[in-house]
Amino acid sequence: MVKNSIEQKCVQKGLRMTKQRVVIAQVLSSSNDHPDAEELYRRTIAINNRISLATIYRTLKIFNDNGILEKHEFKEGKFRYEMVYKEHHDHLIDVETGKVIEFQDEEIEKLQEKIANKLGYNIINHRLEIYAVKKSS
Amino acid sequence: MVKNSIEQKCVQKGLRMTKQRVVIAQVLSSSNDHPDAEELYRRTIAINNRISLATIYRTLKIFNDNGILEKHEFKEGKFRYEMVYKEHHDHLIDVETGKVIEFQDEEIEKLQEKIANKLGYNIINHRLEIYAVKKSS
DNA sequence: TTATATGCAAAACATTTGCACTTGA
DNA sequence: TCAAGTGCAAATGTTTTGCATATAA
Repeated sequence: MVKNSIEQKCVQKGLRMTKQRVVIAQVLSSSNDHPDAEELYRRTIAINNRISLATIYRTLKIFNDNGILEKHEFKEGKFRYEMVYKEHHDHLIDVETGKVIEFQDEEIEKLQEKIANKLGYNIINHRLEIYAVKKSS
Repeated sequence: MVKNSIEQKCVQKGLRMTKQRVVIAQVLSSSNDHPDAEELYRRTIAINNRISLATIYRTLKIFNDNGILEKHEFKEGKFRYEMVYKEHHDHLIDVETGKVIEFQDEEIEKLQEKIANKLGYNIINHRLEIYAVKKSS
């Protein structure tokens, strides 16, 4: 049985691998989008219906605290989640469709370092979100 | 009686200037920080205690819809507000104290335009937040 | 065995809303 | 006058928590 990288990280961190966490890890691993807690709940109970929403929230918190996933808030009044297994990237949100596009830009990363530095700070993390509409062609 | 710029904007937009809105406008005008709804409520009732929290929320929504203020969410699970009377700027959040520092960087603005453009989008707005800790000197 | 994790239902928290009343223009 | 705004309290939507029970290591 091949463990996905979330399970590996949990073991590393000394977290107990319960049935529920295995399923939640599996769902997160196979999600390429940015689901919210409710959506993750739907996806997990489709695999194993003996998982509660409270466990989803508790697990997301633990995974977040352990650097296994990232918590986003795209101005919708709720949080959305994404695994931390990819390279760092930022988000462009299509305000018409809600679609989220990921992008990376080395130059922007460097500029931020420079700005924080000038202000006397060290960056912990950042978020850059561009809210935009598709160009009419 | 000199009207502050929020009142002027309300008149421009055809919004009714109620007693409550006058006070809320006054509070916003004299706030240089990024208060949340609860904090704005406290500040307004200190001036006039006949204002309800519901009115604060309704007024903030209207002011936001009319481009009078900006609504921020600094990963705290609630919104914070700021007047739109200054130049555009981004935020650096001191994760230890919650202090918010404003900054501007023309180069970053341009880079974002370039990125959105490359992805086939036109920017509506964006947010850039840097979460950081003060350098130990 | 036992510290940790879970399910359930209730609570918490920020925000919104229905409705009858009030008020600015 | 009367459309727009308000206060109040109840409702909403998301997330958290207390507690008794279950389980991974």
